[in-house]
Amino acid sequence: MNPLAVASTFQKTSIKEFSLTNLLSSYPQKSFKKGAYIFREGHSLKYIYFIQQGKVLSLTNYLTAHKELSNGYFLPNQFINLNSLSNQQLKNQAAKALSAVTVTQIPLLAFHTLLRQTPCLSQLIFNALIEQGNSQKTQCHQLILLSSHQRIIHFLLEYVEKSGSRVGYEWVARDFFTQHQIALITNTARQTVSTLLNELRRQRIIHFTKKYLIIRELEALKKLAES
DNA sequence: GCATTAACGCACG
DNA sequence: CGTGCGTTAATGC
Repeated sequence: MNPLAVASTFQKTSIKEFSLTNLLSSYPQKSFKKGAYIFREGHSLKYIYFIQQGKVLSLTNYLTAHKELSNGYFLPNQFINLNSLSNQQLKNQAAKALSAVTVTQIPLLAFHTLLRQTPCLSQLIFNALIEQGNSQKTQCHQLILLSSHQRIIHFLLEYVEKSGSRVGYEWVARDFFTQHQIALITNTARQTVSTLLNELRRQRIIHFTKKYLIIRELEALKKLAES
């Protein structure tokens, strides 16, 4: 990670810590079981959802095609549906719990007043919105341009960059996804994930158990992602 | 060929 | 037991 990126994340976390937990503490929390929809297509969204615990899959529903396309995923301390702040509601939007999930539910109206009253919050939201917009755009491009193997490898690299830590020459990410979840996120089949991960393990580029993922040869993996 | 689906057996908590 | 994982054969484009 370059110094600039580090600086910006420090800035963000310091903003976050200033108020976000306190600010949202008065709003109710709601829990969802694995596989449940936090919201789905058709519902006009009346709340902003903020993840306390668990992983959430962002989806676009195409009922005619009988197909759900993943837009990516959200981790704790992220807002799920910031685009609901706009007047122009997105259709076919859905969010599904990948694990047991706890969210804080803030009514839209209350959130708008909070935004007006708290410049730091609006700055935080502004950053988050841009970040989410960008990542959805790249997700979309990857879906068009990359093979399923490449998409899975990109996912691995992205996840390690996001929540991995360096141990010696290797990278370790704890609290990893199941292969089924990886398949949902990358829009691939579960078996494809399984065979690819095992192939990469055979090549000693990665290692994994149910609990964690280790990337042994980051550079080799990056090369595979481009080829 | 590349990827998905179906199917089965196995491991682990 | 259920859930997740690894593999293979069949199918579609």
